[in-house]
Amino acid sequence: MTDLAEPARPAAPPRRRDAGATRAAILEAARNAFAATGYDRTSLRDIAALAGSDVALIPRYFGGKEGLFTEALKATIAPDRLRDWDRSRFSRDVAEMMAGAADIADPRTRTFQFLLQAATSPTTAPLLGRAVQERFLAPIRDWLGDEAGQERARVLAAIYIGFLVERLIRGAALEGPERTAFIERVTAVIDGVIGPG
Amino acid sequence: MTDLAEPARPAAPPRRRDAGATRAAILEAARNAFAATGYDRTSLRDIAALAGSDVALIPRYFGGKEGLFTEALKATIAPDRLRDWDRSRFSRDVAEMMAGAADIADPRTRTFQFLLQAATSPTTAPLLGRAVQERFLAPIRDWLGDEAGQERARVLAAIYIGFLVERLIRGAALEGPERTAFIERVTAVIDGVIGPG
DNA sequence: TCGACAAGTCAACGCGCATTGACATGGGCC
DNA sequence: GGCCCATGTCAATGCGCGTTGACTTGTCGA
Repeated sequence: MTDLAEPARPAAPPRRRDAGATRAAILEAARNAFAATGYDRTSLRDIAALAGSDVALIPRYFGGKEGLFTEALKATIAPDRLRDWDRSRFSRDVAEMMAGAADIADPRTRTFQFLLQAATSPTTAPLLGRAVQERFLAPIRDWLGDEAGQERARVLAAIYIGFLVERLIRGAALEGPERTAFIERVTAVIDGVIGPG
Repeated sequence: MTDLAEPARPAAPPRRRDAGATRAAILEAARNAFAATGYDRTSLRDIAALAGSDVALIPRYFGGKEGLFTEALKATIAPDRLRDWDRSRFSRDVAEMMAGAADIADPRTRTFQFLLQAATSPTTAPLLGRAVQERFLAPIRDWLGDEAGQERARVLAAIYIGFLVERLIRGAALEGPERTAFIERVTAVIDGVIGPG
């Protein structure tokens, strides 16, 4: 992980003593680091270096590595902006995003990687499941309208996740006719779920 | 991981000296252990205990932990049995499987967890991507018939993966009307992709 | 101005890990 | 039967980790 740990940018003015700001910086660094390399491969020393802070503060402020991870997870699955999405363009926007390459710099990519990391660990998976139910499925269900209940939200979320994984594995962006056909089909699939059916 | 490491069943006859068999035992143990607890939480000591072997043999035979993981990954992404699937029942079979709970004892679940672990690591993701292309997308494409080319296989694979992840996170099986509606919708979604369209 | 307490620093500890090299031993070949 | 190399065993080493406790320093109120 040394590639991520930039050594406390020298030009930056030394932060005034502020426990709240330090806590926030550590939390932000933790979200990025956990998303990039997962729970086990991320050391507290990495996070502290990324936050320009000291290792010893993390057990003090968050009660340990697990506590930090839990808080980072809560902060990542924040109340979302589903209500802002334009329903008429939603499926095509998603399809075009999925046809591209996974952009590491995109915070949404980081968020997703973080969640996927959490999903693959048997210890964190149940916690993630509960968080997804509360902060992801429920909002989507409300956004769709509750005629068909929770089940459409579940299917939509699953499809969405699947395309994200596929994009992650694929690496490169799609090109030419395959890209066009892919976008058309993904749009149709999503419309089939969020549509009146 | 101590829960997995059964201490070299005492009744078993001591294996005759056979490098090939030992290697195979270690590889099999590694596949199970990596799938269950992931790369970082699995120690070579765990694997050796599971295989009834000695830790020191692993660096010798596989060049180290990473080499073992790579070989285990190769062995896991084996030629599949897509050709056996009955196309007329495929979508409903998949849908009903997805409505259930993820069974940890099922080797397919372990395999999938293993692959998902690999997807989140920047080093193993490209390897996984190539393997999926060769051993998953290509067979699906052939199975579907090649009129629509690679793109339908891609979409189908993504949807399939998505539902697997959703099942993994969900934990419990679906019940009652939500289960029925879920199965109906998943069947429809899959049919929409593998159908003539 | 100065004291007190919060905030930050630093060194050290114990632990588990992968890896190494020296050593023991079984079994096939002459 | 006896050598000898492949095979397996064992102890030791070095490293990175999370965590702890003692220490220093900044900042704010009196």
